[in-house]
Amino acid sequence: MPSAYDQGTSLSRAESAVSLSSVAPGDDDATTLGIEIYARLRRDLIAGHLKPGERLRFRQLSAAYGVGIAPLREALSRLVSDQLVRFEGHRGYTVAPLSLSDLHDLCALRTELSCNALRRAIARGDEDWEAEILAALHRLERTPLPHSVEDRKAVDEWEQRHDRFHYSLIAACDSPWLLHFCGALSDHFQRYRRAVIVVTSSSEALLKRVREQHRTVAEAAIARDAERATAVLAEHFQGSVEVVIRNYEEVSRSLSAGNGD
Amino acid sequence: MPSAYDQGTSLSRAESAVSLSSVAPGDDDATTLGIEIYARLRRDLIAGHLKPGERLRFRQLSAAYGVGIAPLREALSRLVSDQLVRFEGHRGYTVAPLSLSDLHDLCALRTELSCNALRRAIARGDEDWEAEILAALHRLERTPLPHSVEDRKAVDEWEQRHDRFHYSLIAACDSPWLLHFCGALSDHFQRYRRAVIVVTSSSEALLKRVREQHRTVAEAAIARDAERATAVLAEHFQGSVEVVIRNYEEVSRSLSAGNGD
DNA sequence: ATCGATAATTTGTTCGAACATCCTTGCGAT
DNA sequence: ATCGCAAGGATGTTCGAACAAATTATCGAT
Repeated sequence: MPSAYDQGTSLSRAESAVSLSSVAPGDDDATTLGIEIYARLRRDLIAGHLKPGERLRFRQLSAAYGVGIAPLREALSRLVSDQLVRFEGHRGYTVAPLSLSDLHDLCALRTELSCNALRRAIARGDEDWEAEILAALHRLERTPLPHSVEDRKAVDEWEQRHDRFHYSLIAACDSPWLLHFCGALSDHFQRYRRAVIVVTSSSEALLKRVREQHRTVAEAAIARDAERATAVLAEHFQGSVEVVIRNYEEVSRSLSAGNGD
Repeated sequence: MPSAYDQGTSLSRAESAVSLSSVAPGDDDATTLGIEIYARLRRDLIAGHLKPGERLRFRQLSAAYGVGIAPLREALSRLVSDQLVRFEGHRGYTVAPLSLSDLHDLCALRTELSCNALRRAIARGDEDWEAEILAALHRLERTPLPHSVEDRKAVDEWEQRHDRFHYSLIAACDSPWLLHFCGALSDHFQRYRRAVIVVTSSSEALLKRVREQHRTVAEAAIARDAERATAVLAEHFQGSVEVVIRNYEEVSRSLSAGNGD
């Protein structure tokens, strides 16, 4: 059985900055098993350690994560509303599937909403916003893109910093709802990105271009050039989407042909 | 076998549509207590029968709804992700509060997203879409606006038809994600609307104007006049928001039940 | 051998009780 | 009287077992 379950079990407080959608602002020790397992499942879902379509059996999860089924039900219920898992009465939970149409929908809306949020952030952002962008960009650029996909920790680290950078761009947007939606879309897109990263031929040119785009967006945002910033951001998203879609079709084909797991 | 990558993702809005999947006796057995209580709580949350800020104690809910705490936890967990309920570890669940800033945010984004969705629907809608709009409009116009707020059933009926009409306008939009977000915002706005409806001086002129707007939007949409349709829809939303805000301040003042604004 | 029905097993659902934490109350000291 | 602290009650959390539905396996008939 592929070790999709034995992911880092450190009881370290869930640094929920890994996800754009902030989970719990107030950080007390008010943590419960249900909250914890929710964060862990969420991470594993987005990272793709739990495969799309896979059944999430209670006994299995209980053994893998070392928690009872009561906290599990709680966590899975929330993940249903997060659209990360599906539920059918008396038939249990499954990992939400991926689909090309969903990917298209997701990306189109993400581009639109993120650019919208970026515009608002540029209009209202203060010095702290600018500083945070530069800090996040610096941290991102300092993180080498892991050449081995097997290196989960490195991938997680890069994804987290990438997420954080994109979040910093729009953080000054004055609409919590818009931020929430952008976060949800970002999380879901990450699922696709990480599902296909296995075959991502890390073309030097592509990486170079992506880095360039990050820097350009940051600079344009801080220079309050909304037109340029949103244009580059949209271009950046479009580029990512195209790469993901290209690889997605490849992965999808190879999965359909190969043995089912 | 088709892989899990090719299955569609349906962002079903069935739960928030008040009527369709209610407790139908005997036919669909795929329902569980958790699902049922989720729908009921959701309805009561949106209808305002559960007051903003109110603590949701398990014993209390268990007695009131006649279910155990296991299904309750499941339902409440989902409602947390729906933003209708708040949760603090070891301190229980509370009804999500209302606030003026949230109301503003909500409405601004709803207008934007709904108009966006309406544009897409107008561009892609077919005859069935047109027919459904007319049907929903007819049913809405046939429903008298209840003069007594005490008449829950009548209010529910009107709200449901109103919801259905607005949904029918954008249903042909090809973006499940956008529809999902519009639905969430619509549900949350309904919470505000119904919270303040108690003092809504049902001005004849206002009602007349609202009806007019509904009809105009429907006609413009079917005539594929996107500019006019979105303009009227935005105006319609703006009008609702203003009424709600005016009454909200009144209610907020009279209650002065310390809610954070 | 295929089909259909039924038995056996697995899996999801719900409940009740044990446990931990939070909040209130009551007591005593300053 | 106020503050701090401890005891008690209320509430949230988690587990294990009983229950119900669904899936798989088994068997007999055509």
